[in-house]
Amino acid sequence: MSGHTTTPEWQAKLREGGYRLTAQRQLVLEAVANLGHATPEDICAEVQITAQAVNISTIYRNLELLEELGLVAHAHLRHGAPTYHATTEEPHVHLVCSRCDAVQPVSVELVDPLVKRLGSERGFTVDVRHVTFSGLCKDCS
Amino acid sequence: MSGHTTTPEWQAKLREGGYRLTAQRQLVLEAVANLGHATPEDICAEVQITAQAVNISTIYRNLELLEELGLVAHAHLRHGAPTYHATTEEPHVHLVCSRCDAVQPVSVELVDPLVKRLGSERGFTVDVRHVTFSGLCKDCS
DNA sequence: TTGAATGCAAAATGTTTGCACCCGG
DNA sequence: CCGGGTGCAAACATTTTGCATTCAA
Repeated sequence: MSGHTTTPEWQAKLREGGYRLTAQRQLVLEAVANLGHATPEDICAEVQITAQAVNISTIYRNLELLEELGLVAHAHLRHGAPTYHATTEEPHVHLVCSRCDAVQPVSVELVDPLVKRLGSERGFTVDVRHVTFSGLCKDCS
Repeated sequence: MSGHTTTPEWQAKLREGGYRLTAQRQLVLEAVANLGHATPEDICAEVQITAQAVNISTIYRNLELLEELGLVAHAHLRHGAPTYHATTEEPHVHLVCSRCDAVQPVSVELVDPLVKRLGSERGFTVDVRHVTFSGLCKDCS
């Protein structure tokens, strides 16, 4: 087997930053990718299926680091805990119904005109992944 | 002096809902109006200048009620506590710089096209007052 | 008078920190 | 081996709740 194995991007990014590769970091990243919109607590529970000893403080520390490295991103979908997702996902913004709590992703194209206007008229660069619109969904209006 | 005194709207709304007029409710409403983007704790401190005995749990309970009645609204400007403002203020959305924490209000007109599109294409009614865009401001880009 | 509203204390929820030990490089 | 990373416990920040008391209607 012509042994050409590509190093996963997350490993490269950690190394670049001078950070160590640990089992915990890999597990957090996998949990985020598998779960979709997950809170730190959700992620902790998922990780602990494989490694019960992992502490929630490690989850928080690593989510912060992985976000700094651009490997995960968070948004505030509901009151309380934020939710994390992998940046390998297609970038999208969220519509959250304040009555039924349904979450609906929307392609960034829909907000592109606005983002461009805020850029040109205000010099403001919107972090698109972080955007959440709350309101009433079709069924609840 | 033709004794025609208009009842303030907040009193009418409370009565309509079958709620009582209390000094605490009036003080919370005044604090929200005076302070602008204020956290529950900010509001509590302001109220306690006048009435030291008022408890923060009363602040929370009344903010929830006043929001239900449409007299105040909240948005999440930074991590942690939400900020409240009076609905008598001109509706606006917020741009928050994630580097320098500067907050910049933007007229709703700027987001109107998007709000309309989300309405027609997705049947989603955006709560405009709640919208916050985080990103980098002019100076921090 | 009477039950909605409040004050207080305690619990619940979400996040951060100090420190001793561990392990990746 | 050495210092970054982790587990653990405790502190911290924010919000909610149970219950006895108070007060608007």
